[in-house]
Amino acid sequence: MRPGGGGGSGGHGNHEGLRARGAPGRDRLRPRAWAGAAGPCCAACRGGTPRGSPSPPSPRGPLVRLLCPLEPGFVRPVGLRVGRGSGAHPGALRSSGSEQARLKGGVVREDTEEWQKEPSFAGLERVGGVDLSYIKGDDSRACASLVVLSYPGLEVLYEDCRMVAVSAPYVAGFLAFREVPFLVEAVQRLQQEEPRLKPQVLLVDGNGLLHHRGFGVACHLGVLTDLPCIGVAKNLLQVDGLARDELHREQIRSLQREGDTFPLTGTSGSVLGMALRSCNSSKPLYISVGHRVCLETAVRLVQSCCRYRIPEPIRQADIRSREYIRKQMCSPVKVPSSGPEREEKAEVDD
DNA sequence: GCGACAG
DNA sequence: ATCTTGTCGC
Ligand SMILES: [Mg+2]
Repeated sequence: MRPGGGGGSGGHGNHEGLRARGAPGRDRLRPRAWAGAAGPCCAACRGGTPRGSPSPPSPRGPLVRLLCPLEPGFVRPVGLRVGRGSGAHPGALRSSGSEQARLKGGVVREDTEEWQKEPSFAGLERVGGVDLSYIKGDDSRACASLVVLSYPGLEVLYEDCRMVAVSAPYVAGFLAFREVPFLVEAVQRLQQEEPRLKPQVLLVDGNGLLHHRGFGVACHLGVLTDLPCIGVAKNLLQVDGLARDELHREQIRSLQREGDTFPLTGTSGSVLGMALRSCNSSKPLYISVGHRVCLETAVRLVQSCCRYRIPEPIRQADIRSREYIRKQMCSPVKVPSSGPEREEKAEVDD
């Protein structure tokens, strides 16, 4: 049992209501579950107090650690389901948002590589793609995948699929806290095992600057690895006035030919990303800067990586991670045996 | 009750 | 993200 509602559609509602805004009439969007609670529920909810700090010990210390899915080391209690719009605490999200704001300073929005200036990307030989696939009834396990494709041939040169223990729930605006740790690990493994195959740019399944705080998973991964990164989203994240409204649908209809684009301009007037008609799909991609690639280069590169709607590096990472899970579920359960076996069951009877 | 909902 | 077969269309 969890404070703030029994899972499902209750929970904390729209977590992006946490953003600091003075707009009148927005206050009712603020999550209420903990707003009037007697006190903070955990370190994160105290506003990011470092763990182990000499703050007065909470009588609920050990327990509340279990209740903060965005806390490092969080382990979801068995059977606790986290669905849309639930699963994280305002305080945990607040500190995660602070971390995004802090790391955002490291983002480079311009081209930094020579090949990026070339008309046909001469000098570009390897493009990476990353993705995670999940198991339906399992909130803790996922398969993280990193692939590297040749360019311009788009043949798979490298594949790394690995089962991982997911610890953070999915909350829109905080995707990186769920996925990025495993993507960084995959990049580090590649660096270690096959340094020659390290990609010159990484296509990331999700947004970059097109984000509530201008720091989506593509920026996050880019800053943590210092690899050039591009955000590629399949759906529009409605931020800064952008909406999936009739105007937007009309703009989509205006994309007549493959390669056509229109800018995604926020209320501030800045271009946060670009909608791109890839191949012959009527459903566009949403491209944004991750790190060390300008938006124009990002769009051009994604377009040149598309055999189908989804650019091939991401598509291969997606296909292969899902296939990895499928195969694993069909294969017999293996338990690494170590030393003499002991009774595992019926211990409670002793 | 309504809005938002990257993956 | 995932649950899911066939079906209609190019
Ligand atoms: Mg994905």
